[in-house]
Amino acid sequence: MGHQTESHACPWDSELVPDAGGRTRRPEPDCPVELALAAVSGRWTTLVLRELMGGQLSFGALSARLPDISPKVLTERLRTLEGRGLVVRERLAGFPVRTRYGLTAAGAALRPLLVELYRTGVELAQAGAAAETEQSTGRVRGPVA
Amino acid sequence: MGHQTESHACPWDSELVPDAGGRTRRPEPDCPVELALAAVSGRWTTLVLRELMGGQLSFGALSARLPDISPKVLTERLRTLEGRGLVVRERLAGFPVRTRYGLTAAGAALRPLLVELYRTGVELAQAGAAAETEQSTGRVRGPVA
DNA sequence: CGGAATCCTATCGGATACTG
DNA sequence: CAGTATCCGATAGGATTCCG
Repeated sequence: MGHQTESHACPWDSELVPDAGGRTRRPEPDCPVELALAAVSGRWTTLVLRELMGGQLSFGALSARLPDISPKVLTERLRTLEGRGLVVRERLAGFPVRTRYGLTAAGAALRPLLVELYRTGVELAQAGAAAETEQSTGRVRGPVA
Repeated sequence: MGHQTESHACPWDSELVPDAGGRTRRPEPDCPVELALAAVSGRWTTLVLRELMGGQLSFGALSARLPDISPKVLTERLRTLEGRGLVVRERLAGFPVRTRYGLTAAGAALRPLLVELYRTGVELAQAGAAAETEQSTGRVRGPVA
């Protein structure tokens, strides 16, 4: 295990809170963590992002890949992502109407976060399984820090 | 810029979706991404985790560091985190009652995710600022993928 | 000190049906 | 095809008050 700052004498952890933007005592919308979290939060959001990571898709193609999302919610997600500058909508003239959704540079920048989310999730699942084993073995779980 | 898989011919991106756990068409609670997201989502959650990253804290100490969180919500967050095996509560006998909250190994494992969230947030803010500049310059924003 | 209990509102997300 | 419109139940989260 790595070292750990035991006392709270030094006010901030420079890795966890690199600059003033993270030294907030409340959930400020412009705090970087909140900003990134807002980008990926909401039901279906990460799945929509995952699909778009592979390239542009039409509304129908997205519906087909995520069959259980209702058109209303899909539209909602896409509009939100568009509003945050993560997705662009391109309307192609003609009939029937064609639309293509794609990631902006900012949207594509979410990829490492999605990868890290996945990695962390796997780690949590392993930790959870390990904790259950400990419990059945009679061992005690204590705090780490 | 790095390379990008242009066509959707190959079904899954092996970096984004390393194994079967990520090949879900719906928001499954046991998908790694959902698991990690659930751990840090919810208002105040990341702030509580940040505070606990420095070491154990009492209920009152947490309240003092996050003055605008109501006792109800703080309790709620701590109970949820405890239920997920990320936080442990230690009750110390005596009067008045003392309690100490600390991270479990699983809870401490969230640190890289928080760092990545921060990093991504900064990147998004920069991208957003850049996009506004482009717009005022008259340039067009197009999809990247 | 460390919460629990209650109340209240806003928003979210699902179902369904309809339209240009 | 690509959405919009409406309705609705379930939480989330804040304020306030009280308890052991």
